[in-house]
Amino acid sequence: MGRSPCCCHDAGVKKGPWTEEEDRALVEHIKKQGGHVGSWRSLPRAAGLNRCGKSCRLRWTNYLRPDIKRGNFSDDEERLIIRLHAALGNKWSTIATHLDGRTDNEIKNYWNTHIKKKLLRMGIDPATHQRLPPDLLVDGGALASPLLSPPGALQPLLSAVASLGSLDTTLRQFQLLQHLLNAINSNSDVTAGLMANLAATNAMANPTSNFANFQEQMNMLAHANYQPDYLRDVPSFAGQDMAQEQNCNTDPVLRSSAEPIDQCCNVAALVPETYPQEVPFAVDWPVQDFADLEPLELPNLCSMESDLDPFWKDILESSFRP
DNA sequence: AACGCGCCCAACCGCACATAC
DNA sequence: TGTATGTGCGGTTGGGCGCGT
Repeated sequence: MGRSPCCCHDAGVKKGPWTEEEDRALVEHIKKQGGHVGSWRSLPRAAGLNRCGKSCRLRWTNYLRPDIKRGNFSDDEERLIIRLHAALGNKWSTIATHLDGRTDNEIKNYWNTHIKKKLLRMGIDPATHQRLPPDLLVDGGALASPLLSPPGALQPLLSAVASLGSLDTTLRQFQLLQHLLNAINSNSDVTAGLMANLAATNAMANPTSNFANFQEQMNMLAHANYQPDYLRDVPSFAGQDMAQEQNCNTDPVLRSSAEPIDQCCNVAALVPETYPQEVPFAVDWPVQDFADLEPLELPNLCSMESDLDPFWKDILESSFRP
């Protein structure tokens, strides 16, 4: 089934930004048809427009349609987009069906220009919604923005901390962490992404935290690629739920239903505010008494998040809740 | 005031799928 | 059943704009 030639390639067909006159002609024509377009290919001639039908359709669906909501995205919309994206991936048109008045193009643009950057700054890979591993944060790879790249001096320390699970003495683990945190203190350009990966250690400074809690925090560091809390019960398109997603896409019954995605991935359930906090931890730590150790002076990492708005602060904080 | 730079978003491109014949 | 046509969709582009120097 080959691709059909498009009228957009015809010589003389106008491209580029739409003028007010063109907008008016398109809207008037569709109004005359009672809101029914019929054939987009034949529309330009009927409406007196020197435009490709495809261009008219795009202009109408993304800009001129009367039910389009303009303006900034709300926190709720942002939150919903993130969760839907975690479940569906780049299915912008499907995501758009769950946000009243928002177009797929608008959501896609908003994702690429705002949300993606915020997630990266938080140390979360926007493509997979998994925490970025330290080596990706460090080596300046494709996923690591300049903001996420700590100074070179930190690289061996980050690697060492990432492998804490294999070390055999708790004291060495503490020492490594202390070196790392000291290094962070001496480098003002260490960024939010790094902060995100290290914020778990902040819990150790809390006098009320017990050893089990510390053990969990250390495991978080050793398994930096764990899933953020805000996605804990979101079926992931990138992980083990891929099979479910594929079943959804290939199941003719689900595909033809009015709300196939809701039925398959339970998107409606993505909205609730609270999520299960169960996190499996794989590493067994030796139980020791820490009374003899010098107290650590830990930076108050949370204070560095004070610039975040409440929604993002909530996501960041919940990501490290054991 | 002029210039350069980076960001944002409307619009375009081209592939895939659906449908008609 | 095969082909032509129409539409949907995700990725990409580039012009406009704001901001810093």
